[in-house]
Amino acid sequence: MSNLVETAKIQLNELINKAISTAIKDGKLPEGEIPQFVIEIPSDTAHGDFATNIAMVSARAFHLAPKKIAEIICEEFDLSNSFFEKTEIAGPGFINFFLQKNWFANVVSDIISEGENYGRSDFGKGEKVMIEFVSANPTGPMHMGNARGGSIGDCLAAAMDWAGYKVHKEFYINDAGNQIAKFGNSLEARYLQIFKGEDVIEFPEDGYHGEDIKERAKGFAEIYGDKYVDAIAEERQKALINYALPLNIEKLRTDLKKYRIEFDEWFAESQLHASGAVMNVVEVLKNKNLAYEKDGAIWYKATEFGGEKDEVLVRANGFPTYFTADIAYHYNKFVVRGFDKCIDVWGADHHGHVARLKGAMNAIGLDGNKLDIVLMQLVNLTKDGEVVKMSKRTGKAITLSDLIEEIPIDAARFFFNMREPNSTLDFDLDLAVEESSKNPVYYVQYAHARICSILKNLEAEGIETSKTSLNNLELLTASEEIELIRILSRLTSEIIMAAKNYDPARLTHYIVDVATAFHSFYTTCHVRVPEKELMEARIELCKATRYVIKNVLTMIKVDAPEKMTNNKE
RNA sequence: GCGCUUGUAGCUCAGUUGGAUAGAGUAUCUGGCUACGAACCAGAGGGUCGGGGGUUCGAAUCCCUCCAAGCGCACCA
Repeated sequence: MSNLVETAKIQLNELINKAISTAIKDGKLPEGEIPQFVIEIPSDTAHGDFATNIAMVSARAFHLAPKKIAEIICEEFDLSNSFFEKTEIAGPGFINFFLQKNWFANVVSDIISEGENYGRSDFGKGEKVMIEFVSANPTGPMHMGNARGGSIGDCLAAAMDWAGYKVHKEFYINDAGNQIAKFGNSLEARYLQIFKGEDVIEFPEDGYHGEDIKERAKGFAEIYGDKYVDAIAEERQKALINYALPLNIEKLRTDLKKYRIEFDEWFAESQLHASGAVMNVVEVLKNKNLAYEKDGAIWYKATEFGGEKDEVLVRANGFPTYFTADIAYHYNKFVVRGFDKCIDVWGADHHGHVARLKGAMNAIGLDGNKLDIVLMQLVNLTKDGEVVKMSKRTGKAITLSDLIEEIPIDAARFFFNMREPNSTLDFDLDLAVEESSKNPVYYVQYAHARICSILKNLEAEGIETSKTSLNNLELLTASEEIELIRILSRLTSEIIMAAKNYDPARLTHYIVDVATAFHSFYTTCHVRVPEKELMEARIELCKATRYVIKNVLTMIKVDAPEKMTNNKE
């Protein structure tokens, strides 16, 4: 697993520290702690391949002007046997470092040798991480928030997997509590309406009004007929739920699978109630004197753990709240199943719940800091520049299945992962179906297809592109070649950043950058050139680029085609 | 009212966690296919980083304040 960017930074860190200690020993710098400094990649390559601010941040400690410190440090550098060929002092006191050609050659040969594993690292050190996402309400179809959450959660899971975490993807099935009762009431009303008429049986105002409920009631009636019409309400509802819920969950599963998401586990809330885990939370809090009774309900002293007000654990009717079940669920994640870290992907409308849940985890003796919540803002679908609220076909809110019927799955997965989770997303339906340069999905896929096409053409001429030599890579010196390699070198770091910051949208940004650099290289540098050595070097660069594109697209589960099907005339 | 989040080019968004002259795409305009895919490339214009203070060598980034938008503040989830 190679990460030459990181290796170069480590090398620089050593060089700098060594140079300073030598300077101190020689009396050129006064004794003192070496302050925290950063090594970064300048935005403008004219400022070198790497730069450090050491001279600026240490000005105070050394009582010297930054430029003077930079001069002293630079005099002490020993660049032999390093990746670097020169340094310079610039601006207010930056020290800029310039890489040797062989570093770039090494990047390409490393990518070729790691192939479809290039980008993987052991950054996460095998830490057990659970990512819980989508967790759509099983009482109905999935909406755009679920679609976004699906893409973000799935891509984050891939990034963390590649970054060396042991990732477990989970869907939490909310198959208990109030919304299931409401589901039962709604099904019951639709079922009775079939036999008694819609004017006789009133539909509950707060029920689920969707067509899907009617369909389930109809399906139930086809099997059981009027058998439950005169049954007692509780039994009728139970039978309806037992029929409809598994079907709904199965529908979630198949819809998500179409969307290329498969979970390691589907965890049912009901099992936490059945096992007594939920009520156990109440007991634990009572024993810690953190729960009390009032108005027939049991309350948790949330104010003692940063809450603004106390929270109900068990309602006066004896049913525990969602909150209590959620505490039990996270206890299960950390203690029963032993995850080191848990990440929940939630809609931003649940943000008020974050501090509450973390506080409650602390209250029962867990560490709320080990739970990270990724909040994502809502999605605006737009068409012709207007926000689309409803589906034209159904007249209801657009569901995930509506969406993936209308636009390619590649586009859906890509678009939903283009923005940092915590910013609202405008999803342009016109753009998603457009097969043109404006559509970033095609732009990236086109780069991949182009590479495949070049290599195929060379093969047709009898050039075995799988057997070309890696010995000529230092011939890659054109600015477009260097720029492309520089970007390719970043992959491992990009994945680590995506994993560390819970920001998988970095991957889509990155891969667009790669495609841009490749197209630019392609236009300027012809691969099929008379000089055999140069041609071989460029073939290797193409292959390396292809791996990078392929690997990222594989992570985000977007197809990397060998040719674009041309739907234009 | 209190809390969380957001505010960067006409539009959609980046900005390497405090660095050098704030960048892409799109839209507008101008160039480039008788050699590997023009679904591409190159160039131009376009900015009070919401406003105002502060912190320091240095701020889109950190602090305060104001403005605007979204979302929360249930014995719903």
